[in-house]
Parts: sequence; structure tokens; C-alpha cells
Amino acid sequence: MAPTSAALPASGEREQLSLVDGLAQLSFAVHGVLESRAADLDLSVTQARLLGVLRDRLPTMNELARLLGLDKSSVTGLVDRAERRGLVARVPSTEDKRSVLVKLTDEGRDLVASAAGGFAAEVSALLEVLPASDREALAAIVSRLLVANAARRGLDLFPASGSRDQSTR
Amino acid sequence: MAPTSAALPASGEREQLSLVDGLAQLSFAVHGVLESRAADLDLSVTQARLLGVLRDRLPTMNELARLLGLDKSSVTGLVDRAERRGLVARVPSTEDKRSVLVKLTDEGRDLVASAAGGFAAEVSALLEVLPASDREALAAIVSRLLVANAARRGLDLFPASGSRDQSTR
DNA sequence: TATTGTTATACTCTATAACTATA
DNA sequence: TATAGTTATAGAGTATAACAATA
Repeated sequence: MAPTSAALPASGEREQLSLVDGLAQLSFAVHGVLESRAADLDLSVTQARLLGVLRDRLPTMNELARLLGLDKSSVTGLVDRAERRGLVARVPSTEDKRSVLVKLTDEGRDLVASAAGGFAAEVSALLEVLPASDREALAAIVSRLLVANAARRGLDLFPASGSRDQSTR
Repeated sequence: MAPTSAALPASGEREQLSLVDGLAQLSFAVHGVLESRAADLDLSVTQARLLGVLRDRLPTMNELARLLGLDKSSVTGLVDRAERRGLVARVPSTEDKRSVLVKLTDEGRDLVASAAGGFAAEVSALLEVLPASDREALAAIVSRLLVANAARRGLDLFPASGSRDQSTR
């Protein structure tokens, strides 16, 4: 189920990977790890993302839709299926009677911890072929890249640090 | 449609991104770029992958299934929809009358070139926030990482360089 | 009137199982 | 008998449009 080849980029003309092609292949590899670790727990990547988002948030359906980049009607079905499995629960909002909050159940929390652990272990294994100096340099550069782009788009890279939940108001 | 946050990893406790979390977020960012560039051309990521795989191959349905990591019945539908749009064509094999070869049409080739160009441009834009020295270091490290892991799994990172097509026999 | 969430509907993507035609 | 491909069927995931309840 894990896609092994990059497919779209890297038409394969050079003998050395370009940065764009390299990042594309790396991205597929990491995405494939996520896919297979989630599948081990009978989770799709989407369900895993849902649980991941809920780890440090108690969002409304609407906020969830924005966090996941989906239409609200898609989130209805997504949460339906997760709720049917006992991984999340809908909680009526007291502030606004139209709203519904979505929270992780204990079972959901266990499952997402498990998935995150497996994911981290397998990505770490991928990285073991690199010398420690490369890993340190890579961490620093990737961090700079993400921070700079997040800043450029006015996003919060560390949502749960300062104020508690509901970050995207 | 592009997922902005990493969601699963990065529970958000540190003030500095770990390498695993960073790679996860980077992977989501790159995947999101692929998604949105493909969507611009009314392609799903799956359709884009199909076209990408076909750029330098003339595989049978069966080979295509292995290349994409899908069941052959899934590939039937995938190719059906692409064929209906005029992006690929089925060609009966002369060697084995059971087999069907799948090839890119001219229109499909144009479209995938367009998609690849847009993808490269947008990923390059993401990278522009980095100093050139970081980009060079990143390219070198990512390349080492991919080559080492490919070698560890006995894979061919440069399929179309030596022998022509049908690499995964 | 505007917003929140759900429902109805439709399409893509995916898999399993059964089938047809060839080998 | 085994392999290549398709079909039938089922389910997840997604979106658009229409709706009910609440603001």
C-alpha cells in the first residue's frame, strides 16, 4: 500500500538527484511510512490526521474542517466513521447550541499515540543510514525552511504552546 | 484542498522541531503542493502519479499495478478514467494476447509536463527562503539519504538510465 | 439574514471475489 | 492449471447543493 516510487517528478535524466526531485521522493517515502503505520492500526491517513489534530485541540466541526482543509460535509462523514469506531466523541457546545465539539476518546488517544510512535520509529530507521552530522544539519535546515515559510504565510508552527486550543479563530 | 498542518506528528511540546516532526511537516507541504498543482489541471494525485509513471515506461496493466502499489482491479478503473479523458491509451500486446500495454497520449504527455513544471516551480518557491548554502547542503544530504535507502532495499533509483523501460520485471 | 451542522447525491479511489480469455 | 485483465460489489473519502436549527 505504500507508494515506493516518486512517479511524478524525477523523469530520470540526470545521474544526480535535483533538490526538487529529492524532496519529492523523500516526501513520498515519509508519506508511505505514515500510510503503512496507520494501516497497521486499521487507520487511513485521513483518520490518522483527524486523530492527530485532536490530540491537542477540542475544535468544533467547523474548525475541524478548516484545520483539515476539508468541506464541513466531508468532516461529518469522517467524524461519523471515527465515532462509530469509538475513537472520537461529539460533545454539544454549551456556548452555541448550533455547534458540536469533537474530542478524542481514551481509545482514540491510545491509538494515535501508538501510530505516532510507530511513525517516529520508522522514520528514524530511514535516517539511520546518515551520519549524525548529516542528521543534525538536516534538522537545522528543515527547521529553518518550515519556520520561514510558516512565517511568510502568517501561520503558527507551534499551536499548543502559548494559548490553549482553538488556535485558528 | 492542500493540507497545511502536519497533524499526526508534532504534538507541539518543544520550541524546536525534531527531525522526525520536521520531515513529517515538510512531507505534508510537498504533498500539498503536488495536490494543488495537479488539481489546477483537474488531476487527482493518483491520476498525476499514473501519468508520471507512464512518462518513461510502456507497462502492462499488471506492471502498472506493481509500479503504483495498487490492485490490478484498481488500475482498471484508474486507466478507464484516464482513457475516457484521452490522457492514456490501451494498446493490445502482440507478445501475449492476454496483456494490454498502457501508453501516454500526446495530450497526456503535455498535461504531465505541465504538472511537473508547476510542481517544480512551486517547490522551488518554497525553497527560496533558504540561503543557497542551505539548499546545496540539503540537496546533498537528501540525495545521500535516498540513495542509501534505495541501495539497502535493492531498488533502482534511476530506472530509465541504462536499459529502456519495463524496469520491474 | 447568516452560520452550524447534517443529509442527499455523485464521483474518485481502493480492495476482494468471481469471471473470461489466453498461456 | 496459472496468469492477465475486467466486472461486480462494497466502502472510504471528497465535494456541491439543499435543508433544519440556532444566532
